[in-house]
Amino acid sequence: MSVEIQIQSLLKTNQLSVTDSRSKILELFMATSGAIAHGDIEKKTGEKFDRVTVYRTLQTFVDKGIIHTIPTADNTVLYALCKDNCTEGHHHDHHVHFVCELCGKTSCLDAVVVPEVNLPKAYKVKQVDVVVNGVCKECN
Amino acid sequence: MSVEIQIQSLLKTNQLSVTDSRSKILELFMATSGAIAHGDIEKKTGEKFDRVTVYRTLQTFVDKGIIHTIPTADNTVLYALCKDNCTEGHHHDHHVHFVCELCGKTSCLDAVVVPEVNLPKAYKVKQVDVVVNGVCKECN
DNA sequence: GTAACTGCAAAATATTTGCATCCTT
DNA sequence: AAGGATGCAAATATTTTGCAGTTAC
Repeated sequence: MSVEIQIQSLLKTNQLSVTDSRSKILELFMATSGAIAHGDIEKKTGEKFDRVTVYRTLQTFVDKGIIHTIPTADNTVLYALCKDNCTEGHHHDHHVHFVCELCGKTSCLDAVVVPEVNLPKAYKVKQVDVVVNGVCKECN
Repeated sequence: MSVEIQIQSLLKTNQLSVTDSRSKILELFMATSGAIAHGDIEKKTGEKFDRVTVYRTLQTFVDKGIIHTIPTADNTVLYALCKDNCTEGHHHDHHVHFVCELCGKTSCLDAVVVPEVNLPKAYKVKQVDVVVNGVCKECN
């Protein structure tokens, strides 16, 4: 299945019409291993989408559970594709994100198992994000 | 030791002059169990510090390792006191933060042990943040 | 054809910088 | 007294909102 078809069906599955900006932005996510900042999108797509369109597209994708935001220690806004199990309004990812303090890149470490967090029973856990800061394998 | 003296010595230890805004903001942190957003400071201190002063004070505290930022999924900026082991430029906290999706409060779960994250050896880990989303014990 | 999406303009919000004044040491 | 901290003004940057024109279905 070609990437274009993949993108189209992903959009249709989420009851979203297939538009140029959505397709291109989604394509960027699928071509990128790590996380994407809002600012990256205008640069890396080559396309010149309106800043507002980018904001709205990202918000739509988050709402639909296609992408999720990544909490970062330096409080920049990052987005990444959801792997699976995400439904509208509920993300069930248990992510490990690694932020390299040298190259600044954030990557999802899919191979790393997120350890169980043992909270008191009174808490209901919906999502666990683990953010690791340090030096990545490229910079080490 | 009174709180005032504690605050003063903490500031002096970090080579910071003891000023009204720093004392009051630090006092707020020490009186608050959870995390504090920038906006909370103008409200909760009762004092009216200039917004710029608050920005600069928070940044100074972060630089000195007195407080640290908390990554949040909704990309608001939160700050909390560092427990210990923080030195200038390097935070060694292994935090568990809990964000309640009902009341919106973020709290540090000091009692919860941060599990070990097993990364490939090529990575150097400096800090691990665990952010748990869900419903807290008060709202459950 | 209709509902939804986009782009532009502008408003609202958040953050940073320069500089004169005031406060801490 | 000297250096640093504050507050004000203003410059930037970021995000949101309204609306008219355009596009997907």
